[in-house]
Amino acid sequence: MVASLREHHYRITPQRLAILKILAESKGHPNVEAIYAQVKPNFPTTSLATIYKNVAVLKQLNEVLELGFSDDSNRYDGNKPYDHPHVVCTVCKKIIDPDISALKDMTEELTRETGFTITRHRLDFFGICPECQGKKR
Amino acid sequence: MVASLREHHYRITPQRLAILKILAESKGHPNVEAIYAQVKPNFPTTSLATIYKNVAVLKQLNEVLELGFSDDSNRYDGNKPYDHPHVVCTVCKKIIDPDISALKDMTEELTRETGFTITRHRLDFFGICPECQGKKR
DNA sequence: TTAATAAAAGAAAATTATTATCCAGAATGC
DNA sequence: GCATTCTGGATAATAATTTTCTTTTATTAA
Repeated sequence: MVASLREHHYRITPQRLAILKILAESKGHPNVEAIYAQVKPNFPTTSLATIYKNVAVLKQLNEVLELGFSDDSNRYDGNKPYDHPHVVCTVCKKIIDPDISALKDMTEELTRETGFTITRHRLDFFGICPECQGKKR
Repeated sequence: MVASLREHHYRITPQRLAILKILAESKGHPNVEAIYAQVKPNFPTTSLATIYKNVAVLKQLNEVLELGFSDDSNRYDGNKPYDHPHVVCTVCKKIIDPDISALKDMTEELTRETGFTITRHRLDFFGICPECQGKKR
């Protein structure tokens, strides 16, 4: 990520480094608030706008994947910054990355059928994770 | 839709009927603004809030499918009010319904692998439709 | 090492889709 | 037809995100 930033003449600021590190290391698909909460202890003057702006930069460089949800805040993935399926727990909001193939085949089939030039996709499954199933009953 | 409304003791008002009709007949996945624009000529005093409230009712009764986009307004489908894939043109915002199977298999596989109880899914492909490809070049 | 400059941080205001509030008017059941 | 309760309509509120503007700071060249 640092290399990509340098290459595109973005400055390496301490705040930027901190945000980048959180995104690169976290497995939990954090949202902006969660990143903010982790940056705050080390950089108390940081504002939410800074997080938003930096996440936007990384997204534009294809270093993070943005998962937008219309009824909730966006989540970010710095580990696999490319389109891939997700499984979302509607109770605890946990998001995991399942293994699924067969997606490439679908895209090719679609191109043939619809004439669209397909550039991206989004596949989310929603349900209740094992932990939350246990709590309820 | 009318039957479902009656059954759940919702009143059949003229505005509700108009909204319902637009949703049932349209193939274009309209958003609230588009529905509003179509209702307005017949009911000039209608407010956007009315559209929102009625669409929410129909959604809750599973009579329309809501397609939320984090960077745009929600779109609604009254023809196939159940989860199914979509292909979205990122230029003209057109949305079409492609034929895809293999989704059921995926869900079953996921349940086995992750322990999640999968209740819903969302599969969107993004790209450029044939018409918009033509215009650009 | 320092000076110049261009970008980033930070604070606050703005934006936008959607939801909530509140009251007047209308649909339904008796 | 009448009372009750729901709905429509106008407006205010909400919340995530973006924008604006000023100050601070990272970078580059001398």
